[in-house]
Amino acid sequence: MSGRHRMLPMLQILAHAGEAPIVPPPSLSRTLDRQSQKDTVSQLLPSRTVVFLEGFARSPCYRVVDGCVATYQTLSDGRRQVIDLAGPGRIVGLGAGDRNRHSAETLGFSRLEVVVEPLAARDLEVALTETLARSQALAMLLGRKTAPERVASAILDLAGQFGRPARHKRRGTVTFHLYPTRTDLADWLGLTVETVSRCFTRLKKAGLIDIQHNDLVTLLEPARLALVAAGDCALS
Amino acid sequence: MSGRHRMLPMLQILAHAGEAPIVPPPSLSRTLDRQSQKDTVSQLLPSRTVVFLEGFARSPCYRVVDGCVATYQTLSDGRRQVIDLAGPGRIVGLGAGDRNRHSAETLGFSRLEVVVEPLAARDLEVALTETLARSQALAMLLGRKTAPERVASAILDLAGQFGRPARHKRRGTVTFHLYPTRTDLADWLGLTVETVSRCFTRLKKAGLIDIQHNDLVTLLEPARLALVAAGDCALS
DNA sequence: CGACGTATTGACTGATATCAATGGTTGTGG
DNA sequence: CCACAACCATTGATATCAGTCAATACGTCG
Repeated sequence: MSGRHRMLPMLQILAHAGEAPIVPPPSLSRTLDRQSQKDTVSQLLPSRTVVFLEGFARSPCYRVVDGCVATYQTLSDGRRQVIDLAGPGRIVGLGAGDRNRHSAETLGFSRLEVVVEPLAARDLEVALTETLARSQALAMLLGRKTAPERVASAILDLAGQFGRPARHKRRGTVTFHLYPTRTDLADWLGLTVETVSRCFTRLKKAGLIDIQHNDLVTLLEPARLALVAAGDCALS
Repeated sequence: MSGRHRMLPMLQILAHAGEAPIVPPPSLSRTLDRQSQKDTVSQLLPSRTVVFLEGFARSPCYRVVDGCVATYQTLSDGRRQVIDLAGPGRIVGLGAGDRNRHSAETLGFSRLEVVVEPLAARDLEVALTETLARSQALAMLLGRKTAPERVASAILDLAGQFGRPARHKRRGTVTFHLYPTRTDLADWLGLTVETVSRCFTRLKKAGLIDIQHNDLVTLLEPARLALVAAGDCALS
């Protein structure tokens, strides 16, 4: 449950020192430049751009126009938990308080737009509610599902967010671009890279999915995949 | 990850059949009577009273005045995940949609009051935000913390919600009534009853807590307990 | 007192983590 | 264009934490 973790960027270590400044973090390369946000409606950001960091002065909310953003928290020893993966239409950065409660970074070339503060109360409630429901579903997954169930659930979730109904070959099949790496998935699902990889292999061998070039996933049997995800059908 | 589970009440099975009626569930003994809600400002309910059930027609929100309410989701095979334990002042039942997204039941004699619909937008946002933050903290706990870390985190959470600063003997000690059973705790923390019990024993032997009569917990060393909860200090 | 529900403890098992080796892809610079 | 490095993914061997099974103890209520 502890051990091998990715190295923390300096900023993150600061955030955990309990003395994080209430000023925006220095504008690193790869860190979103706050000035230019005001000028443009939306920005195209490269992969692995840090949008905001846990513990720093509260950032505005962002709407994902295109691409994918991961939000996550980290423990002081580097253990990371991805809280959500957000695709087009989703809003990240919701929450009160004067500090960000989690970090956010892009997982691929992504277009984000700053959400202007006076967001309609109703819209805010809807966005908060959706985020809450997803967070609770994640808790169910993390607390009570097996590794294959978690991976199947993740694939279905991502298919819903990123999938095109492009069933060019078979009816009912869906294909989507897999933004998260195996490490991202592992940190989202409470597993290790190796376990995620093994589950993918099993799902492929069972004929439920297919993967091309490591980042293009095709759902071959969505219905059976849903059964696995819900724990109603064991895998192989 | 699967196996021994508590028996599901019939109602819950219905909720999972995908054909749950959009009418309120029949008023069983132990199920909160909706009629009387309108008449009284708050109701005193016995332990294990079901406040509302996942999958059924959307219930109003309730404010916990006194006692403790658990919200939870269940998988079709009976695996249960407690999403939150709510003490005095907290609101349960938040969320949109026409069905309840989770069930709720009292864990001890509890006083609840129905939250009148036109809740101030600001209050609603605050309550939603707090619930969201707790849910995300739970995800971090479930995905990345070890069993002793989870139990320590839970004790600190409950101390915050139910603790009185009644340090009659030592300075800094806090005592609180433990509403959840070991099973409830296990379902909240993604563990088994046995593991929760073993962690309690270890925390007691380490001198971090004391337990009287199975349901009265005293924090002997809150600071060290917080270190364990954060993963900054291994246990024994 | 006896019965039931709950908690504790011990012995053993098993799913997932850890460690380790290999292979594939991408990007960079000679 | 190729060689190399860096990163990511896969696969196998082994270790470990938490789960399972089982027995006992505790507490409350009839």
